[in-house]
Amino acid sequence: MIDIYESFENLNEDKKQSILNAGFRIFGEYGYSKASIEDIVKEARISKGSLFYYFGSKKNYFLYIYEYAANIMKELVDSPGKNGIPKYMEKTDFFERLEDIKERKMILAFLHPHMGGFIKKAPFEVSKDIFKEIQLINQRLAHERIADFFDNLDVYKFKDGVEPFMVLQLISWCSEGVVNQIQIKNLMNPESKQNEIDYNEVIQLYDQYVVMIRKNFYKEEYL
Amino acid sequence: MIDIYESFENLNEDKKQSILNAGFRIFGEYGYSKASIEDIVKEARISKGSLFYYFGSKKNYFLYIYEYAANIMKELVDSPGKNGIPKYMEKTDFFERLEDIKERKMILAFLHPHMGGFIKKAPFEVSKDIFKEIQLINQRLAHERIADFFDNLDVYKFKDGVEPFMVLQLISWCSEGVVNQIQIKNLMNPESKQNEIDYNEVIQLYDQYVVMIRKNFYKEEYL
DNA sequence: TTTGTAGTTGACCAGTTCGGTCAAAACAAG
DNA sequence: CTTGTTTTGACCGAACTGGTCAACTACAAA
Repeated sequence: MIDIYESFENLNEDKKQSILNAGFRIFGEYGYSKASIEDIVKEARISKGSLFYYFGSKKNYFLYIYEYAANIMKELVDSPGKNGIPKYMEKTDFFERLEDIKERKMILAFLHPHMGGFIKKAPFEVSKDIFKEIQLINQRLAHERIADFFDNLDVYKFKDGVEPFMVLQLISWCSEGVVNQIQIKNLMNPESKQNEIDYNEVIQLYDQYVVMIRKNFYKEEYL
Repeated sequence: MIDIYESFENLNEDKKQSILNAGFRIFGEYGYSKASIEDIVKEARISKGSLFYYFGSKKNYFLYIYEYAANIMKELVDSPGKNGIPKYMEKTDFFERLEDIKERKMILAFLHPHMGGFIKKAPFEVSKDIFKEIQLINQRLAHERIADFFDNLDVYKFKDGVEPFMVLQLISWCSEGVVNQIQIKNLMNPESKQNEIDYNEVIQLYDQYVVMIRKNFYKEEYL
């Protein structure tokens, strides 16, 4: 990321975030080719000229926000703890580590609500040559993260026959599901704010599921 | 659904399914306005002229496949048993009912792999006036289905403190997650068939999760 | 063989939308 | 004021849009 884009990077933070999030949302919803600059600048509340002034082309803009997103994801994985060790590694309990990740994920979801969807859809959109490798990198990162998560973990606390990896998977699907559910509920309610998500509501519901899972998958002596 | 569309309905089954599925996939992926007829007829492997010969307009085509999908969903809910009673109601055990629904869902997913995504996205796409009510109907149907599912069910078999509705929700998210996971795995594998899903693989993985959930959420005497 | 009919095609149409440009306006700081 | 930096939206040619239609195929009836 060279400083070709300094005109963009010198913008104030609110505007930058708005421009990034607009890209995440529109590209994430329609994909690269079907997402129009018009849609994006309307969402970001800037003029078309400005976007081309900052990035030069649609492709550059896409690559820029993709790289931005990838960096954020990497930071989330590396989770820069105080002493070089990822912060959540200090805990050895499954659900305590989970809490730590939850917190970081929530902050991210608050800053960039549509980044997840964008990252998911992006690799399948532009010329395969470039993105096949990026996709592989992402996959590798995900695997490493999972491996890290289980490193030095108190797996013995789970009941016999309960596979900790499956539990992590289940909870991950659960968190996605909870967000979706709240989102749909909001869309049904006409007086709710357009795309805002009440994360307190999300966390509250999510926690209910985690509690239920913990209570039944952990050995009684560790509850 | 009047017989204005008899030219379409007289087509052989394969062709009809192909045309329906193309609509489900393309509308489901891009939404009504961003999905082009060109995309759809290419996916369905028919000519543009034919599609307009069958349906007259893009809007008619969309409404037709939406109504088709809604009817299928309704049938899935009503689940026409032999004697008027939905077939799965014969069983009073949570997981036995689930098995019954799983089977029916798998058949549906095999016939119309992208119908779910289409149904989810459709109501937010065209003019709100028409679709707000449709959406409400869908919501009501879903609620009824859930109410039916819990009607005369052996809820006592669950451990104390386990909320059966949450378990159903969890399993539902789980099945979505499993399908996604297999799909991504296939996309990574370059030699796999483009959009085909190996449902045996899906079921096998899904069953693992259900077994784990059943084993830990049911009282021991009912295992 | 000829004729009639239903089904299918893709080149073509006019209108819109696309990514991208640019002259002018707005702004900032002397 | 001057000078330099941002920001704007009308505008451009090209691409794409939903929709049309004359020509064509397939096949059955006569």
